[in-house]
Amino acid sequence: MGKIEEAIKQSEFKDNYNKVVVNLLYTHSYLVSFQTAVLKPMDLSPEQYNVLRILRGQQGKPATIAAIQERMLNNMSNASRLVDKLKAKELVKREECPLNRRQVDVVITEKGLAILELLEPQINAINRKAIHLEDQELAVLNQLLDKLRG
Amino acid sequence: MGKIEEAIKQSEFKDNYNKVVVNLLYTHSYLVSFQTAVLKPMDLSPEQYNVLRILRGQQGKPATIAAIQERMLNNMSNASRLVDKLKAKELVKREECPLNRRQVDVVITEKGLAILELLEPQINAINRKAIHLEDQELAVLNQLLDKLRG
DNA sequence: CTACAACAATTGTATATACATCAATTGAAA
DNA sequence: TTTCAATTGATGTATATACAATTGTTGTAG
Repeated sequence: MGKIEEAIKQSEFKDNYNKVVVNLLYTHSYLVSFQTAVLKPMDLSPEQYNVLRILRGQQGKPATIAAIQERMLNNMSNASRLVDKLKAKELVKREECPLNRRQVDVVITEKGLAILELLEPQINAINRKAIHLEDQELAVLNQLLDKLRG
Repeated sequence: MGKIEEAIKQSEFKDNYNKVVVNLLYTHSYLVSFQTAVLKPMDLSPEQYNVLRILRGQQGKPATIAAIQERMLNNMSNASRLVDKLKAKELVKREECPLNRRQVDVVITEKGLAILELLEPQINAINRKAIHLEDQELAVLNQLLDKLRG
């Protein structure tokens, strides 16, 4: 793999801004493909997995669609339809909120929690395998990404 | 924006591997939304823009679908249909390769080149605005991403 | 109370992704 | 030369993304 220039067979970049954008897009694709390899056998997409983790983070408290949307990594997406798919697999429950009938209460089920427990060690293992960085470098990378977004 | 924990309202991560994955996915989404803002008025998706830049990099030489695929940032995607869309907008030409009729020769048109010339300064400007890092930090970030992929 | 704006979610549409499968062409082995 | 595997691209299907538009509910101003 190595340098981004070799990876996408482009000899040079206009500037480091351009290069970092391309590098991030490429690395994103690289990581997602690893995650997908673990999730696909369980018939979950990375986005569905993300929603499950958000719901578990609620510790039993129900979340509205809007709350899920806000916490999603890709927050322009469509939480409503993702919850639909998860409900069809019985990994979440969706009920009309009694206090405000415009909202819905979404809660992760036992089956949803169980699937997370099963997947988590696999995801951790594949992350370690995919990411060739020391802990110190990970910390720096996290700092730079946080600063990048300002 | 700031730290990833605040951005996605998650208080802590299992480890730095996990955190860096989430941070990368989130930052990717952040950057793509800026790019899209520039490209959308020209009716181009980020992926179509990427294909146009690859074709320009050929310096007049035609590229096959497979060659485009290989250079794409998301190389599991479908170059065939992207080229379709670009051809419909007259930004590329697609012709059967005379030496090997299985292949197609794809070339960027004058109109395609013109649209790149128009977009490039806008993309550069938005990148600078979106990415809050100094040149030195950009270089470190590029190194870390290259090393991450191993 | 009624009308209407604001809100929350769903639905619709176009695009792209991730594969799997298919069709046509080529090239090499029997 | 004939056959068959490999190559190259196109096509099919399910999912997700990005938005716009719609539906139903709530709250509020007149």
